Amino acid sequence: MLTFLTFILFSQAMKQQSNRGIPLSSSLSSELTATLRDAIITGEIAQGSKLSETRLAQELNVSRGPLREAIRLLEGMNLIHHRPQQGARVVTLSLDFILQIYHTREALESKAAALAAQHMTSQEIDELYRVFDGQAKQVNENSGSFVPAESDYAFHELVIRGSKNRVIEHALLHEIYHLIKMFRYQNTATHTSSPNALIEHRQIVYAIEQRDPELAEVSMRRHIVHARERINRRLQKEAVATG
Amino acid sequence: MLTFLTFILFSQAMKQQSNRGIPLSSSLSSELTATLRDAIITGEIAQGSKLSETRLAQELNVSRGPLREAIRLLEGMNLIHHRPQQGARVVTLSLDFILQIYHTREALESKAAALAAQHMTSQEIDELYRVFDGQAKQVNENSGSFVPAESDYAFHELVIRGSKNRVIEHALLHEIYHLIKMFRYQNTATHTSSPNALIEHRQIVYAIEQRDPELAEVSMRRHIVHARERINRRLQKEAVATG
DNA sequence: AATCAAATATTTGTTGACATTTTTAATGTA
DNA sequence: TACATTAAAAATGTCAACAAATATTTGATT
Repeated sequence: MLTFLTFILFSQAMKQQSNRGIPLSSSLSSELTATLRDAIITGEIAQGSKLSETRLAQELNVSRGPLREAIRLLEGMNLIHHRPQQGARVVTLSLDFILQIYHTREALESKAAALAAQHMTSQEIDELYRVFDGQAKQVNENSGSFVPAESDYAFHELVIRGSKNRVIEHALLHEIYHLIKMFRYQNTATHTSSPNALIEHRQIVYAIEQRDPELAEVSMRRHIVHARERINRRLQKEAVATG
Repeated sequence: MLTFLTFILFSQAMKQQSNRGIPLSSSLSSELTATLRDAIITGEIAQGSKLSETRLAQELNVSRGPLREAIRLLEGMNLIHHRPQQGARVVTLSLDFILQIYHTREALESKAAALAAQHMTSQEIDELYRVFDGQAKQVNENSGSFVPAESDYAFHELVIRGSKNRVIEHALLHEIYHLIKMFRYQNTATHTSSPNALIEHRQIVYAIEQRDPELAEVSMRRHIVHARERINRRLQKEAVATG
């Protein structure tokens, strides 16, 4: 609850700022959406817990109108489920659900990589190289050889945006990645990347740089399939250890 | 505007019914979502037009609260775009956008077919066969050899649901297919299916029945790629004829 | 003590009013 | 006539109160 307060305070600070004459860049409901989204991703609002409108509105110092709109938007992001007359609940990330998410990601992002190989500008490819080089450097410095989460997201986001397909972009960044971040954030077992991630990233960059859609597609597919298999192994082991 | 009234009246009728003691199966905002969704798909609310909250609320005899919630939900369905302080507009289906939609569909639905080959029950496969047989019969009776739109959607929906992957299901049925229906409904050039659609459907059914994920995937991919190429040809021809 | 019914409390759904911003119209000037 | 400024109108954003449904508690009865 302590950390949740930081979100509240942050949200309030934003509100203050926008009231001080600076033009309102986003509405209250989109601020609420971002606040709740992050609170859900970090687990401050627990999986499966109910989002009480009255309580939340009180805690966040807003009326229920914008809050309800934010809940509808979060519904579209797959972060919450909502049933008429029964309220909204945060989704529960079962192993089965996570595997479904990774299957979807595999389909969409391998296609995104193929399109990126066709449509990325050379400047964008340079940028992708920079991010990759940063990852290589970080891996060499730390003996751990893990790609940091933030840098990993930046890499994948560049490829996704490089597809220049805003439908795929929307589906991945707006509906899949929030769930993936939520999962990785809340599961210590998946905090770090696979040791092979760097090599796989190199293959993806290479394929895109070569303007080879087929190679980019299979490289990305393999990368995501490996991630899925790794999660499956880890969580089944975890389930055995726990149960 | 006349047909739009039918939607309004229908919506009102539903409201009446739910007020007469029968338990409310869905909230007003979800009714509004369905009403507006259909009005957008049929083009009664034109592409690119603005959804004025005050005007719509008046016409539909509801307050703006639920209407705004419906708009947020439609936003998640890719049917409208919304900008703070500027209101909501219906999306515009440019050729480029349609091609992006079909690329996304290709990625998702080919994967769905692969999963369907693994996860559909034999009862569900029987059902798929029945729908396919119906299509074959209709094609034989009419010399036109076109698969009717409704039957076509039923076929694809069975495969999608057969994947048992609710993330893919949600992405396709909740965000892609509304746009495809909207496009096909509003473009006379794409009202009818390809003459090859029946043969391609047969290959898909066969692959699923054989429990062959790879074959199901490539069959579905080819089916959708053909559809995309056909649209591209037709609309580019149309653009030349119009311009 | 357990179970059912009724009453209470809480929660979600909906509405209408108010505040602020954007758009439109009008007016005046170059 | 064209353009800029300003005033009016309309639209979006937000809030607080009301209505209806769900959940909870209380109390009576077996």
